[in-house]
Amino acid sequence: MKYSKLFPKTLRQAPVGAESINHQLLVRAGFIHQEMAGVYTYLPLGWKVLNKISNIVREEMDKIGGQEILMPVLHPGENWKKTGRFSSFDTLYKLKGAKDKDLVLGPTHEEIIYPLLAENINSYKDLPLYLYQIQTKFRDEPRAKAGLLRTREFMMKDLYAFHESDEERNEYYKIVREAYLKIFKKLGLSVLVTKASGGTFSDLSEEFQVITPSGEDTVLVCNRCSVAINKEIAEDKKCPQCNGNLKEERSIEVGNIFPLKRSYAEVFNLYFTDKGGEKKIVSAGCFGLGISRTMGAIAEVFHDDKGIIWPETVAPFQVHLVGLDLEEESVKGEAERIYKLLQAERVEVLFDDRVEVSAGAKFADADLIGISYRVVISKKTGDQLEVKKRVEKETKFVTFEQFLEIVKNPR
RNA sequence: CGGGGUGUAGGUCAUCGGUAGACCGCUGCGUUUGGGACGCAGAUGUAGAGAGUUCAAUUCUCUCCACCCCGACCA
Repeated sequence: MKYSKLFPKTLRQAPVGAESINHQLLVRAGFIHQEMAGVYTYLPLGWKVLNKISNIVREEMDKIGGQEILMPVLHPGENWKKTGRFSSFDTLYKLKGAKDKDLVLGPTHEEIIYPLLAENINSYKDLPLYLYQIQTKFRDEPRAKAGLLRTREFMMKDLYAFHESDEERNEYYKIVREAYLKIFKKLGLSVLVTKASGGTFSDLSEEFQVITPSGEDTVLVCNRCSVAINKEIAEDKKCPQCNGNLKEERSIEVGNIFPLKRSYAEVFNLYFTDKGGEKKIVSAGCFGLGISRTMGAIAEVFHDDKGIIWPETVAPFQVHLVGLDLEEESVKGEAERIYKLLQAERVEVLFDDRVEVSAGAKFADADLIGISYRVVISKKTGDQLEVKKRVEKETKFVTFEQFLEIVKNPR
């Protein structure tokens, strides 16, 4: 991609109202655009990052047997009346269709997936079954805030797992838990697994929290062992496991996993026939992961005063190629040549090909956008590449081949 | 939903009863080019919306709307 064609341009100042770091940086760097409170457009750079996060999640979901589907955003209100959530789900968006039909914009998909399963699951041979989707969810939050951290329309991965028994469900819960830890590790985020707030669910209900001062959750972390608890459910200031002192930390909840209540299966008649010919109720678990919120969390955690510092796994491009002195034909030719060579090697490269823009402005944009590797071609670089990692201060000069090695084997 | 704040050019902000200006960005020309260069010349506005007060309202008053922050809320 040539920078001169990239939509839109970066902004020198954050728009008024953008207070949180992720909001400011993502808007300035041209990743997102706010349309109204809690609703954003994902611009080319932002959409790339979102897809990279999605793909990492997808890969791990597939590894643990997940089958990807896409359920509708628009739900029949009737299903929500059956579970009682048409009136009890506070942040539900409701609308009317033709003939005054009640409709719902999906904030979660139990009301869709249970009827779907009930129609297709009959035997123990059909179980277990793991279905997931990555989709836009809607929740009419009383107060949207903090950029991508709390929005009314957001991208989420939700996995629904269906089992013959609670025991089997609990075993799979551990498997998904591990998959989540792998995902966040790949995303470069260190997460704490905390006992969830809410209390509606069993002990297995847990949240994945990213510790950062700008977080809106508060968790209590033990200074001696690994225990972490959401503050909303903590009774005292001592660790329940080792009696160590608990320290308060602010955090962002990026994932939440829990067993689903039996009542959904009862309402939608989700039963199966077991080996002995007996009719039994299906046991299920739900596993959520906020894709767009995770993007915001990454910007909150990984940035400096100049801009975002994307982990290599989710950066919109692998390489930011900066051409200087491009009014000199030989330099321009060399920059173009490197650009094409990188593309031929399937390296994702953003090429700043602007001729009339000063070096300082190009560097400032590169820092703001936050792509992991910056490669400069100028009249000074000769037949080598000047490489700088976004996280490091010093630059080094390497051959094209050496650079390929570095980029293709990220650590 | 309670409390507070802000709405003026595409973006950030000045102006404050007498009909609007700077910087960034944009267009053109010229000079520049290793950390957000400079000169000259241009284009761009229903001052959030409505009502009121006034000879006169962007400016004062009221209502509404939008956005942000704190809180409440967050299957």
